[in-house]
Order: sequence, then structure tokens, then C-alpha cells
Amino acid sequence: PSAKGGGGGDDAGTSYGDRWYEEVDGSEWKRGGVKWKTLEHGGVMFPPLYTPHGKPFYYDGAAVPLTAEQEEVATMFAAMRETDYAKKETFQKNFMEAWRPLLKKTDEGKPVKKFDKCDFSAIAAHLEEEKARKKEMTKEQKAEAKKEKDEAEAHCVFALIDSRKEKVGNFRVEPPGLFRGRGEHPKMGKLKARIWPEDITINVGEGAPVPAVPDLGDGKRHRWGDVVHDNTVTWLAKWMDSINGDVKYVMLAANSSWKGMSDLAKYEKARELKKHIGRIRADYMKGMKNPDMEAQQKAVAVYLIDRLALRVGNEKNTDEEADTVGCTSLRVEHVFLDEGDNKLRLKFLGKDSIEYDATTDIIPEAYKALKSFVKKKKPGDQVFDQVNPTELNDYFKHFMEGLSAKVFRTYNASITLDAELRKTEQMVSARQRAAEGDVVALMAYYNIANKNVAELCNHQRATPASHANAIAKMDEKIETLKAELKELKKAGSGKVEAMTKRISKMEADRRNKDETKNVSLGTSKINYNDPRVTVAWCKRFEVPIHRPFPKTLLAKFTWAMSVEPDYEF
DNA sequence: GGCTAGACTTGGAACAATGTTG
DNA sequence: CAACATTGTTCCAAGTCTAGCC
Repeated sequence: PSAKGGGGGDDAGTSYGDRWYEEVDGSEWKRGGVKWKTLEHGGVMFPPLYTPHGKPFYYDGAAVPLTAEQEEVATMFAAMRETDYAKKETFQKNFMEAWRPLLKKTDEGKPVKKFDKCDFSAIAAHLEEEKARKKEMTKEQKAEAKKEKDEAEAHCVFALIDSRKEKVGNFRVEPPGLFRGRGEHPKMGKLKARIWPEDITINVGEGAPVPAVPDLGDGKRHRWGDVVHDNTVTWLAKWMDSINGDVKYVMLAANSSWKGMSDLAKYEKARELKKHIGRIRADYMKGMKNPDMEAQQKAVAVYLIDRLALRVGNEKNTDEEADTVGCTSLRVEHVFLDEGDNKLRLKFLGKDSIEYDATTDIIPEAYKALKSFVKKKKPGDQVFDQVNPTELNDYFKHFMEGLSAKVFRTYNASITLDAELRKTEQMVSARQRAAEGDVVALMAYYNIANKNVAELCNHQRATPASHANAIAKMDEKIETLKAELKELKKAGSGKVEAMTKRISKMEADRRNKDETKNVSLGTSKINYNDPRVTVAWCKRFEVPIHRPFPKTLLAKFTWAMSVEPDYEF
């Protein structure tokens, strides 16, 4: 039970209204603290039960009749036939292993065992047809279908929490399917089981009505697995995932007050780090000179987390999960120290199996220390064998309450954005403003600042499918404009200057598009950049807030809108 | 103390809606 | 107005981190 700070009486901190951000400052948002007094909601929506299509499946050239249960899983695979997953051996193997027990129930004499002899093409063709039929629906039909869906879900969309109406995020229970792990995930292709009401725990206020168990259409009367009244958590429902055994939660949407308060608390914590970062940096500089190996490793690990914005790198089980690493789990094979004096190259797969590959100038002390850490070790050995995330996070607590490794990422991202945006006057020329218009020129610069943060955090994406095409089109356009320019020059036209500008703008756009083809800008905007930095900047430069923050982000960040123009992270 | 269940944030891709263009 | 591109939303996987168990 957390006492409300700032004179709110001895009640738990849940008495704020819709505009909670005018009343609280984020400091009362505590893990394990009381989150609500009353909680009422409509429960969850289940995916429809499987309807068999009866299309044939062939094994070794012959049609094999499938039961509904068998066909359902075959159809899951058929739907993924053209994806990269379906071509991977691990996926095929896990899929067959999941499918076999179902097939076993009926196959006599002609067991379906070898993946290579399976032919899903008729089922795949059927799925294509269905897709085409859906596409051919008229506008009216589509609208009608959407209306029906919305009506069926309406009771789940909002929750009533301490008299506030709050949007629920993911009230749809995940449908069964073939697990799509990222990277080389050992479990890819396994069957993710269907979730039934009996698997679900509902969390609801003590006096509130328990949400009705929906009729699934299977003629059975279902019940919730459990109903609890836990006011120290923010989830409305949960169930256990059959792939990894971890818990999946139904929580509120990003624009809810709970997420907002938590967000505010997160950024305030990161700002708090500003006051302590000097001491922390001084301490790791000292630590690198400490003859004790453990002290040295801790110092260098913190240095990398701070300067390279690495994640802490918790332990992973490579039999059950993809082999990815973070700072403390780096292995010798990921570290290259032969790229020049005091140059560190790190090449490893991080979260989501996204590759980190960058060479950074580091301080000589860290370079020297790293050399000693990898000495006499095998490629598969840990670089930081004497430190682990728990120890690091305990150590951080000596400097600041609540400080943990991830705070450094938030801190570095937000402070970078703030610093970059402070250079706006110098970076956006009057000429550019005149040529492109103020808002366009300013937003181009904002996006560069945003891109710098994304690169700091190594937020990458696959090149969009349309990229090459789009670039080719732009090139073509540039060529035409250049030809036009030539004509204008020849004619001694007054439009030469305007055309030159137009071309350079176009070329800048092209360059920008190409340079950001592999950069994912959204993640830093949504999770790392203190929104108040952006809001204040918009106010200072008279940029409409919807330019950097489209509708959903605006809703997510309502708490940040009233910040003063001179706000500093 | 070490371990892990549990809760919550972070993450890219897939999908849907909307905007642009020919 | 269809085809395509872009932007916005949903999905659900994959991290972090600590309370509380032994």
C-alpha cells in the first residue's frame, strides 16, 4: 500500500480524475502499490472456433482425408507457405512434431510423417480465394462487417476504473497458430494452443460484476479459470502461453491514465539520472583502474551501457530461446579490438535478433580493460564473466533510488533529442525555411534528430518492400526536372532559381529516404523520447503538434501537452 | 543469497486505413 | 477510380527487473 505523496490524505493514490496529470507528478506510481479501488470491465473476446473447409490435403500424391482438428493445423501451415518461416528446417520440424499427434489419431497404414511429401497447395489455393473474395467486398459490405464486429466487441472496449472510463488495449485473446519466433528461434513452428475461458484469470473489483463468459458456439457452458481481485496490478485478465509458459496479460491502452502515469514516472526517473550521472561516470573511470577484475568489469559494463546505449543482457536459455545477447552476456566472439587504437567493434544479435554492428571510439582505459577481459578466453566465453544484471542494478541503487540499466537508454535518448533540437536555429537555415516553408524545413530537422536517437538505440527495420521502386521513381523525377532546368537556363527564364531549389529539395528527400530505409523511427518516439521535449520544441517554433505526433501518439501523450516552451529534459 | 514467477515495457512486422497518382 | 504508396494500428514476441519464495 503506497501512501499518496503531497498531501493527498492517507488513501492509496487512486483518487485522481481524467486529467490525472494536473494532479499527480508520477512519483506515486510504484510497483506493487495500490493501483485502483474499483475495477469493472467486460472481459475478453475469443477468436472464432475453427470452421472446416474440406479442401484436400495430399500426401505423397494421394489425397488424405483430415479431421477438423487436423485440417485446422494444416491450414495454419498452408497460410504461411510463402513466408521465410515455412522454408526453415526448424519450423518444418516443429510443425510436423506438433501435427503428428493429431494425425496419429486416425492414420492407419499410410501415416503422414515426412514433411517433404506433404502438399498443402489445394488448401493454400482455397485461402487465396477467400482473400480475393474478401477484397472484392463492396464498400457497403465492408462497412457492414466492421459494424458487426464493433458491436460484438463494444462491451470489451472500455473498462471502468475508479469512475473513469479507460480504453482497454488487447482484449482479444490470441488465436491458435504456429509460433513465429524471431531470428533462429528453436521453437518456431510449434503449435500455439487455443485458449479457452478455463485458461483465463479475470481480475475485477470485489463488488463489480464478473464479466460474462461468452458463448463460444460449441454448445458447452464454459467458466473462467479463476476470478481474482488484485488491486496492486493493472491487468484485467491473463492466461498462460503454451509455447514458453509465460503469462500473457490484457492491459489498458497506451492512452490510459495508468500507462500515462507510468510513462511520466519513467521520464522523471530518467531526468533524475541527470543529477547523478556525473558521479556514476566518475565512479566507472575509477573502477577501470581498480586492480580487481570484478570492479573493472563492472566499470566497463556500465561504461558501455551508458555510452553505447546497450541493453543490460539478461541470461537466456538457448535451448528454448533465440541466442541473443546484451551487454553483460556479450561473448568474446562478439568483440573486435583490432580495428585500430581505442576502437571497439561490437557485432552481435540483440533483442529480436536485430544485429548490432558498430565500431566506436572508446576511452583508452576501457579499451585496455576489454583487451584483458578477452585474453585467454575462447570465442564462446563471456566477456563479463564476473558481473551480471542483478549486481549491476544493485550497484545502480547506491547512486539513485530506482535506477536500473534500462534508465540509461531512456536518459540518453531523451537528452540526445533535447540537445539536437536545441540546435534548430543553427541547423535550419533561413534560406531553407523560405524555400520549403517553415514547418516543412523544421520537421525535416526534427526527423534528423529523431533519426539520431533511433541510431543510438540501434532501432532497425527491414527495408520496405516498396523502397527500390520509390527511389527509382524519385531518380526519374529528378532527371526530368534537371532536363527542364536546362531548358529554362537556355531560355534565360526567371524560374531557374525556383527550379534549382526544387531539385535540391528533391535530392535531399531522396537521400533522406535512402538513409532511413533501415532505421525504425517509431520505437524511440513511442518509448524513449520524453514527449515534453517535442511539445516544448513545437511551441517554440510554432510547429503544429500533430506533425511530430499523429493522432494515437497525441492521445498517448496528453499528459505532456501543457509543458512550458522552455522545458528542458 | 540464489532463483524465478510475475508484471510491465519495448520491439519489429503484419495488417488496415488513408492518401496520392496516373 | 483503380493501383499503388504511405501512414497508422494491431499483434504478439521478447526484453527488463524485482518481490518474494526457498
